[in-house]
Amino acid sequence: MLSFQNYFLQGAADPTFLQELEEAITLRQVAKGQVLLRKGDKGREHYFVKSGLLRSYTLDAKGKEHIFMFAPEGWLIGDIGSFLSDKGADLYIDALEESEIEALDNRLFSRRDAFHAEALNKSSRRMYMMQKRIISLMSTPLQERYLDFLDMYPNLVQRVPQKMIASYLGVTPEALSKLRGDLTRQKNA
Amino acid sequence: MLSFQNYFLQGAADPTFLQELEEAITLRQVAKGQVLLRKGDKGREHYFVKSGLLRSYTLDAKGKEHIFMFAPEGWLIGDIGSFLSDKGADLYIDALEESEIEALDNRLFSRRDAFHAEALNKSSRRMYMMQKRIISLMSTPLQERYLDFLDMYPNLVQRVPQKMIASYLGVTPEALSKLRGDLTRQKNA
DNA sequence: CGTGGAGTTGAATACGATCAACACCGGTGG
DNA sequence: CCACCGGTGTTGATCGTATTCAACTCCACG
Repeated sequence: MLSFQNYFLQGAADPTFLQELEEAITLRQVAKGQVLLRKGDKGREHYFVKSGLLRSYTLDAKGKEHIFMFAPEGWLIGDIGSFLSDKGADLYIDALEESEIEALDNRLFSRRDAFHAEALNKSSRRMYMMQKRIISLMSTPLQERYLDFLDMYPNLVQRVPQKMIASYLGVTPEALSKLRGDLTRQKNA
Repeated sequence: MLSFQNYFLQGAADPTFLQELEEAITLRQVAKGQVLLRKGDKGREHYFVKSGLLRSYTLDAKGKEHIFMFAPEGWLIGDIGSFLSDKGADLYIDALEESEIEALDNRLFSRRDAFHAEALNKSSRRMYMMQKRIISLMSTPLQERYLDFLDMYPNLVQRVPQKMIASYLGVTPEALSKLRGDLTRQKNA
């Protein structure tokens, strides 16, 4: 049984459906640091993380990383541009830890009606998260963004270098370090 | 013929399909300033703009507006939270100009398989735009964001008060005003 | 006419970026 | 086992950009 099936299907499904799903999925073991998608690539895959940790990120004009999202166990990650845009992917995707993933061929969705409903459902949820992220970036001061991050990704602080969290929050490592200093100082005052 | 059908359907469709679509849509005339959705509302609708101009926005802790998106003619606007989140809508939606819209009941999508494919398609495109917006907010300096805005929403500069564009870009009206001053000064130098 | 909202400009301020120095490990190789 | 090293995080000084606050102009609209 593929983990993605659990994630994707809400109820029971007929055998041919399951089989088709299974055929669109390939299991993969990725080493720490391994790159799954590069900017400009035209991919057809989404990645479901069974164990480990992936991330997606961009490089700006100055070559600085900006982390788009983290994907720990049970999360789905991919770059929409990689199959929607002529220019290919906007993001890089790589592994922060050794991970076991299920690579999911997107063409599945265009082939089979039965997938559309649930795909749409999941797609809406992702969109909702993005909406919240945009709002947050525009209207929330750094400190709250950091606290929200801690809620949203519990225990990821332990697993991810701090500078990457800074990158996700849209600030420099120094800024986050100073914020954390302030926070502990506030607590002990 | 409803405009939304053109937008939504790629090819021909059978008559019952069209009829069902038509039943899920109600035409509405909205006055300038009219509010269609408030934070916390549990809506079931998306709005397709036939003419005029809508926008969605949040209010932050200090009561400041942050515009999430503009929707001129031919655009679709809605708040995903309004039907996905327990807390209801995250955004307000109102009309910046007198507008003619088609309100689309979301339940349509859950009822009828035939809609899923195209809904998924459109949903992906919206998601893609959001992805780009997030990247842009994190990694692009104000000046470029403004120029990108001009590309993305041609002629909207004429129709929208400048302070709202500032709000969309995530800065104060003063900051945008100064940037524009710099830009014209650059041109004439 | 006037009145208020929109935009511009300037001065002071705040916040994060940048640059640089340093402490703290967690390996690696001698 | 230890010395060394590179990467990570902290801290401080300085700089730059956007914010805030305030004053002023300009219209659009009553």
